[in-house]
Amino acid sequence: MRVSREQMAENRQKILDAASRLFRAKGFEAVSVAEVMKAAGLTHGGFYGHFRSKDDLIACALATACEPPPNRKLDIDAFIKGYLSPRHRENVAGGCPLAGLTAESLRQTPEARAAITDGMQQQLERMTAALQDKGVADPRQAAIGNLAALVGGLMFARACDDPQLSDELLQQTRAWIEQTNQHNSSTADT
Amino acid sequence: MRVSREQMAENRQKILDAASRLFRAKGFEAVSVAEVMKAAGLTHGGFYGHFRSKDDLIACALATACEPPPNRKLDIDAFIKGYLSPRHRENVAGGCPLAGLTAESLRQTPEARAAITDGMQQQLERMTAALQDKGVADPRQAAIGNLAALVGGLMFARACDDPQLSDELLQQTRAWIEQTNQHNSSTADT
DNA sequence: TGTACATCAGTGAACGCGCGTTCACTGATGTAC
DNA sequence: TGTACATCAGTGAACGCGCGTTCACTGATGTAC
Repeated sequence: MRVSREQMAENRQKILDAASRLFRAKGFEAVSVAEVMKAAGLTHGGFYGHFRSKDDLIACALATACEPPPNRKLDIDAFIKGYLSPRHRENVAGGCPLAGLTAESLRQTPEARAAITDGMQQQLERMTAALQDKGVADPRQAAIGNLAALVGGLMFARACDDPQLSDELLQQTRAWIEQTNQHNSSTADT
Repeated sequence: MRVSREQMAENRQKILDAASRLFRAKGFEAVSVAEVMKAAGLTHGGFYGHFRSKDDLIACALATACEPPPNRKLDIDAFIKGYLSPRHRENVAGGCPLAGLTAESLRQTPEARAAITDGMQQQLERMTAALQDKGVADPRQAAIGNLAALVGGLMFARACDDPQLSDELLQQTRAWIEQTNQHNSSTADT
């Protein structure tokens, strides 16, 4: 049963959204094409009308997931606080794709690696601008350090099976990053 | 053909070592039991004489990989330098298991999560002691921050498909961590 | 605007394949005498 | 120490299953008149 052009475009987006969430929650390999299609409200046979292969879907879903939400300015302090929060730790499926999928992406197709690299670059640019506005010296270096620590800290807090240690990891990573940013800020040491 | 007890123990260790390397290189799901056994110089049928299941192997291999190499003191500066080096970036199979496997571990069995949590704790203790010796204030917090940034930075450098950006990520993450440790060190600001 | 037909998005059965796991068998090891 | 036999680590064929992918079919959509 053929559907309208708009409906087809909408279905494609549904597939991408479902894939993006499922991949973040379970990893690329643990999610089947049929599972994605079911989550999108379709049957598995229609998949190849939208994508060339599962690898193609992975690359497209990564690009979708890495799209910046709106284009408004980033508040770096609020971002850090939210990033290293229990809420973000619990919300794997809807959380930062860099935290959930970067490690797996390095074994994917060149297209997937290009998508994650692009997402990384965009995130770094946004953070660099935000840190520069805050008066942090060498904002590019600070953005790289901040992002590395954020992603590492969140990943550890998620993997950890001890809730107390997990909370400590979130809090201490956050405190350490914030303190470092203050040290490097021109208006802080007065 | 039965083998001696010592030979059997040796074979078990060979399986664990092969699994540890293959898992780090390709991830848990992309490695088959037969592949591990072949890498260990055995056939796949004998696997279940050593382990209850693939999940059991994953947990045991994680514990093996997380064992600290020797028990000598950690030189934090040399550790950071080596960790964020092109050599370590290239050596995924033989590199830090925390960097390669933490993200995937959160979807594994409770036993696997316990193993990675234990490896994390041990690494944090070693780094805390080393940072304390260096005179860093709040060494526990510094260890958590250092480890998060190290793992995040290495992961990004590995996933990145642009060699120039990858090098920058290694260098800037390293410079950022070292600078932070200096700021927090009692003997540095003179 | 209304009709007739070609197009094609989605359906669901079917495919080949590799996976984790099982099992009957083999033959060297370990033990009892 | 030497012999006879039970044990059991490792072998390789076989299993059931779920995966990615294909394909003949369906029926609503889009278009030509």
